Amino acid sequence: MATAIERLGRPSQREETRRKILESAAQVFADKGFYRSVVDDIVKASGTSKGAVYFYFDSKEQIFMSLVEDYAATVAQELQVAVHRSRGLIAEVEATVATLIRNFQAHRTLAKIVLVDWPAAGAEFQGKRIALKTMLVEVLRGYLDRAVQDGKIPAQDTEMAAYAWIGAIGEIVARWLNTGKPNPLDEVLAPLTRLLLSSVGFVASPAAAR
Amino acid sequence: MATAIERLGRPSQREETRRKILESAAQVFADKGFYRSVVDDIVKASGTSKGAVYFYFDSKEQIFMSLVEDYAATVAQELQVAVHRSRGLIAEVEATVATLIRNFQAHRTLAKIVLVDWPAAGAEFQGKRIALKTMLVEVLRGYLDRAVQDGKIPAQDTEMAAYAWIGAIGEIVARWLNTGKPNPLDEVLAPLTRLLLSSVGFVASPAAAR
DNA sequence: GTTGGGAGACTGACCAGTCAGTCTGAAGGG
DNA sequence: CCCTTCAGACTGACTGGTCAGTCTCCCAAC
Repeated sequence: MATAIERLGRPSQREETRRKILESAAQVFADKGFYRSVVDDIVKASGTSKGAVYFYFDSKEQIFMSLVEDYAATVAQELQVAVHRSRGLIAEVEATVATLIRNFQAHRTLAKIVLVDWPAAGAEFQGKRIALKTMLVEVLRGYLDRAVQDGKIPAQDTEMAAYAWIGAIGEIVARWLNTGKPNPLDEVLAPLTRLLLSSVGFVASPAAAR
Repeated sequence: MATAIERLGRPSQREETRRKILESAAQVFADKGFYRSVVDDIVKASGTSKGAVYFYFDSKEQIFMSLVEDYAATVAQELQVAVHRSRGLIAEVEATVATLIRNFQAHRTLAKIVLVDWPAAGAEFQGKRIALKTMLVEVLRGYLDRAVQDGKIPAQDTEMAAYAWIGAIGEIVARWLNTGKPNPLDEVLAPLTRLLLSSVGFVASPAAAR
């Protein structure tokens, strides 16, 4: 019985070290960017060793990709849930913006890595990032195309609008990363959602407001 | 006479080499990003030598900053001209967006460097970039504040709107950098301007349309 | 001769990754 | 129970390739 529990303890020790390395790497990468970060910084921050780092990860690149891929998967999943729970353009857009903003707010280091460092990393890093953005464009575009069909907004280049929306959200988060304002970040939810909806010609009617 | 011409040739020879280095550096940095670019790549691309590069520039950082600062100064100047020539929210926003979009279109490598690589470069590179963005925020915000006062758009957080606009423009350009679409980039001028104006609640009246 | 522009070999700090060795816990045998 | 063996988690000194910057030399013009 006690022996069985101790056996279970061993894998979690392993997971603990790996987790420590990843968390430390997130801090180091967010602080210095990928290329200016050295593995020895991660070693120091994690309180482990060079060998331990390379026991769990094949390379510095793999550490980085583990971080961003995990985060991208989390965001994608939460977005999926948000989409399923929302009906109508307002609710859908609110849910999407809220998911993104709250995620960034909760993970400041990852927000920095994903928004600033990831795009500037080499071409071999870009596949997953482009996939995440493409997924987001498709989600937003889906909302907009349906709203056009329902006559809720005028016909337009919904793809361009989706990209513009993503850019707007990203820049608001980048401002927060640089200045700490607004505090908390999710104060921008209502005005930003309003601005995005307005940008595509959506007019909130009195009936819709209720 | 011939000797005098040759004398004049010497300074331009010097400018020619420096120009070649800068142009080559722009290509290399845009292709690989700052940190993955090596000075020897710039040497090869410019057809000069290591010695020549360090004759004109103190460091790799200085090459980079020369590029981005020159570009920022150009953009700032063109924006100033555009501002002076425009009256009224529509014209002002059109002029600003057109200046930015056309500048990026004309300098694809610099667009990549400025939008993607510069933000991810180290903290010591960020002063001028933040200044350029701040200047742009002030310009846009100025338009919006005036439009609020004139009752043309509803009262709102004009600073947030300005950042959202900058993000939207940036993402549209980033899409173009990644996909080549739209071709040419300035096809987005009219729809993007419309989207931005709409986002702040500006409704083009029939009288304003004339 | 002097000066300026430039070439390219060289230097030494840096750093991703390697690997011989250590430590710890578990299992098995006496 | 104690001892031995083994596997796996981990350590940290080391390696060698990289690369920003330096330095010496060359050449041409005056």
